Amino acid sequence: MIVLAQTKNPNPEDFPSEINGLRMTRQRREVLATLLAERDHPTANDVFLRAQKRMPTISLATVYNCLEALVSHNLVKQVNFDRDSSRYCPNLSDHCHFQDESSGKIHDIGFKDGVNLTDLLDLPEGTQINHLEISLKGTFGKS
Amino acid sequence: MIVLAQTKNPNPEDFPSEINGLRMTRQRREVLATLLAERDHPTANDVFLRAQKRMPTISLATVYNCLEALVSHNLVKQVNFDRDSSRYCPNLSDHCHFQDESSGKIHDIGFKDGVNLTDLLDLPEGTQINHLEISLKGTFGKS
DNA sequence: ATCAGGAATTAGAATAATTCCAAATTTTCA
DNA sequence: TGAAAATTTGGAATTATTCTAATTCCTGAT
Ligand SMILES: [Mn+2]
Ligand SMILES: [Mn+2]
Ligand SMILES: [Zn+2]
Ligand SMILES: [Zn+2]
Repeated sequence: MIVLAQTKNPNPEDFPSEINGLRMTRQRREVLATLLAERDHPTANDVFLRAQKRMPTISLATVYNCLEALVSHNLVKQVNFDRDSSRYCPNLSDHCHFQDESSGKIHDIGFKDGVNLTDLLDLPEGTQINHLEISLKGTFGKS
Repeated sequence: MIVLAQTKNPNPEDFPSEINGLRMTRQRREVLATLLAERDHPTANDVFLRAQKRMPTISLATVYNCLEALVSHNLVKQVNFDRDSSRYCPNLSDHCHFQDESSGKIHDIGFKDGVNLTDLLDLPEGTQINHLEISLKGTFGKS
């Protein structure tokens, strides 16, 4: 998990054989490497097309299987905007997503430090948050 | 818009003939009244089944059309949790959604006063937010 | 009231992302 | 080395939503 986010274009073969309790098969490595290589929040089909270049025999069903395995073992985040196809993000730091409506591009947005969301929400005592997703759309500033 | 959120079970016929620039047809009134009557964030199909009781000829396509019209004229909010079917919410105040994983119920969550989300996010200068959705899942506290 | 044009509704077909299935392949490890 | 388990695969199935084209309804002149 640490080793992964480190380098920009990691070689799939360099991944350990198990991460977060998930056996890293050849296909799972390839899918993960694809996500780490270009962090533009691709859809499952985008991942399939990219992974196919290095592994021509991989199937779309397998890409879906791998993504689901990676997400459920917290190696990748699933990103949703309304009812569009899910997108996938290997950035494991706490962040949310902003889609620029003119370019369509999705940006990772971090939180200003010192604040945590639950301070803002009017949640009853004893509420436990297991999952949280914040999606924004609009016009992205410079940078 | 003001008149709507007021009463709990408004009579569809009492809605003005146009709200927020949207002509209120018989079906649109019925769909809106259905949402106002039971604020449990029903799916389009739920709305269809409920509306059918008072208007047996309404079609599912029309329910989808009406919901889309109401949402785009800001009379109703569309609520998404991951890839589940969209749900619909007539609460126009600023809030987000929490799904209790044991009951499946969705709760409206307001913000503590004095805070606005954009203070927390690391957004570049000049960013304009047009749409924002916050969805949480977990175990809801008492009440 | 009548009529024409536009808007909305409707039933059913089409779409498309995702999931399911059952067979083939690969991996594990006793 | 040889099951048994896990994974991959291609194709079929699912299903929420959108599309289409025909019908019905409204509206606002005349
Ligand atoms: Mn939304
Ligand atoms: Mn999510
Ligand atoms: Zn991200
Ligand atoms: Zn709500």
